[in-house]
Amino acid sequence: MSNSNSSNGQAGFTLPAFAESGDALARIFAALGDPIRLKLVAILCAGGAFSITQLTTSTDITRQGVTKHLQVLAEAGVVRDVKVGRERLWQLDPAQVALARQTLEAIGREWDVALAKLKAFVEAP
Amino acid sequence: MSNSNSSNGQAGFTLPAFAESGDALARIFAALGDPIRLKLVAILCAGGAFSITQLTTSTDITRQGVTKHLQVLAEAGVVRDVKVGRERLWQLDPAQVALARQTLEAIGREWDVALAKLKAFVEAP
DNA sequence: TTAATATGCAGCCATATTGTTGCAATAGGA
DNA sequence: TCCTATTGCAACAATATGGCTGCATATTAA
Repeated sequence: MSNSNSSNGQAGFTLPAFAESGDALARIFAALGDPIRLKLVAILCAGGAFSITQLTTSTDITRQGVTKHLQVLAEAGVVRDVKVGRERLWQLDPAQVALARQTLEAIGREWDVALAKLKAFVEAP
Repeated sequence: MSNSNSSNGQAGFTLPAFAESGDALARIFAALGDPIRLKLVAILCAGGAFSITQLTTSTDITRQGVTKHLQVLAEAGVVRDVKVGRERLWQLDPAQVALARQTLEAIGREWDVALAKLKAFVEAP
C-alpha cells in the first residue's frame, strides 16, 4: 500500500501552521457550524449585548436550547457574558473570529503558492 | 417574559446577510470544525491531489474513517475527488473556503460598525 | 490468469449533540 | 412583602457523529 512517497508528515513539503494548532481552532469552526449559532452570532455582531430571553425570540427553539448554543459559542471563545441585575447579557468577542479568518486566509495563500509551483513546473523548459 | 423590545427579527437594526444564508454556510464551518479534517485540508491546500491511502498515513485512524471525513468535506464543497485509474485523488476546492472567509470578514466589519455607533452615541453632546 | 493494491459498502457500537420538559432559585418592582 | 420576570439546573429522548471490522469489487502488474 502506498508506502513510497508519503503524503506529508515526513514528506517533502511543510504543512501550514494551523494543521497542528490543536483543537482550539477546530472548536471555533465547529461553534460556527450550526445555522442557529450562526444567526446568534449575526445578531450579536450587529447589535450589542442581549439577554437570553431576547435572543430566544429570534429562534424557533426554547430558551434552554438557546442557552446550550450560547455555551458552545462561549467555550469556543466566540461570545462572552456579563451579569447585570437579574439578566445575563451576551456579546461577541471578535478575537476568535479573527483567528478563524486568518486561518482561512492562510489556506488561500497556501493554495495560491501551490498553484504557482504547479504552473512553474508545467511551464518548465 | 421579555416580550417588549424584541432583539432583532422585527427589530430596529438589520442583520448581516449571512444570518439567513441557510445551512450551506454552516456546513462549511462544520466541515472545518474537526481537528482531523482541518489537518486534511492543510495537507490538500499545501500539496495537490492525494489518494485516500496516502491521506490515511497522515492520521491515526483507519482508511474508512478518513473516507468519512472526506465525505463530510465533499458535501460542504470544500474538497473534490477525481478518479484516475484505480485511485481516487482528492484536492481542495478553495471557493467554499473563500466564502467562509468572506463571512468572517463581514462579521468583523459589522462589529466595527457597531463599535463606531456606540462610540458616537457615548460621545454625543 | 493470478496476485496484489486501492477503494467501496454495509453494519455495528460508543459517545456527543440537540432539543425538550419540569422545577428550583434569584432578583426587581408594586 | 408578594408577585413576576429571568435565569439555572437536571433528567430525558432522539438523532448525529466518529470510529471500527468484515467483506466485496475493481484495477494494475507480473
